[in-house]
Amino acid sequence: MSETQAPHKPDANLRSPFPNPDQQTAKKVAQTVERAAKVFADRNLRFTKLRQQVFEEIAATHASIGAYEILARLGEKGTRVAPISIYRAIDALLDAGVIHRLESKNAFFACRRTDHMSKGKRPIFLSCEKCGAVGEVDGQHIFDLIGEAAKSAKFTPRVKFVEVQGLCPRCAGGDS
Amino acid sequence: MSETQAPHKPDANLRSPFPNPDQQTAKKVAQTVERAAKVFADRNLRFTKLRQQVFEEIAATHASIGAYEILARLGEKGTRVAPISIYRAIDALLDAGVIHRLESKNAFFACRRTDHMSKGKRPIFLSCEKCGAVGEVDGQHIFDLIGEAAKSAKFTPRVKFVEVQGLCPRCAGGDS
DNA sequence: CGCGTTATAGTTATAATATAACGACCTGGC
DNA sequence: GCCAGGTCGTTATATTATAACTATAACGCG
Ligand SMILES: [Zn+2]
Ligand SMILES: [Zn+2]
Ligand SMILES: [Zn+2]
Ligand SMILES: [Zn+2]
Repeated sequence: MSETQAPHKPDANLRSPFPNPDQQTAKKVAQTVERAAKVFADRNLRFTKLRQQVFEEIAATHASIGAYEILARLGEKGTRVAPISIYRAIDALLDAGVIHRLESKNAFFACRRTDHMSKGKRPIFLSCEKCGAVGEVDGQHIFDLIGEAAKSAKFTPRVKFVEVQGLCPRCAGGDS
Repeated sequence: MSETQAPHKPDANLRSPFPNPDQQTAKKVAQTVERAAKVFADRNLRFTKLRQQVFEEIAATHASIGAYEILARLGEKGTRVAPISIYRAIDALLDAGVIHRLESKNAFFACRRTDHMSKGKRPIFLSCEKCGAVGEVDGQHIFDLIGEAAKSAKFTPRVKFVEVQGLCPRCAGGDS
């Protein structure tokens, strides 16, 4: 199933939005954390210990994760914080663009793309109903169309959501 | 059918998705309730008293409304029910397609179109951040595009959400 | 009609998600 | 030092949603 991959290090944005979870090693998470830290640094924001811990929990899975699930996992590791602290960290991570919120599930997931944090390539979210994995694919043309539809209704759009629930390639493949 | 009526009564689907609230009279609500009752009858479902009461509260505003707000308004009118009863009624109304759920606000609003309850003209939702009004405009081509984008990611879509937050014509126009 | 079956609703309790309010602390600049 | 702004702790509460069980209403059928 793999697209013809470059021999060494393919652009993260060109890889499948639903990579094999085997690739989800601790090393991968550490790399993702480093990218997030750089985003915070570039924007003169503080990537505090709590924010990093919360981000690590979110980035440790390809599935979306709820605030209280993050709370529980941090608790198991000895970091006991109040819900409000989790939400404050989540807000900072959302503002920085390193995580996204899945409105239809009240849950969060780590952004694994680099092409829509600065440029204008807005992604749509694909959420698997079976394994919870969330993928992002470019949807700029879709958002453009939505903007036109809104305009035709004399509506001034500010925030647009496109979320799809269904089955990811592995879960749809029958080989579970 | 029966669209061949008085020349001063345009098809509901052709009117603006954001009508003037002056039009939102009790009579209008009653008409909407009758349409909903017909949908239930046509599908051999029961439009029970509770479901009708809940629907009336939802239909009484062009804004989206939360389950507990419905609960409170019914309570003021002497109908005291438990939250679960509201949610059960909402589920039935959603299944029948006479209301929609706004995922990004955890709220509900009455469907005022007739062209996507039976046919394949799926709407996108436009939610005003100032007055709460929600409008629907056809977005079939948008959903088609979303389907293609999902397919290109080898994702099997089942449910698609498209929601836009912004300003409705009246709130954006400054003339309130 | 009486009966079984199913859908609906009542009742109680609780789960899950999210925010308000206030004070402590830390950090950088003056 | 002292202020200003941002972060976090602490406590309490608001908001949204469902579980589990009981009771009743509706309907088809013999
Ligand atoms: Zn992203
Ligand atoms: Zn899956
Ligand atoms: Zn509708
Ligand atoms: Zn408005």
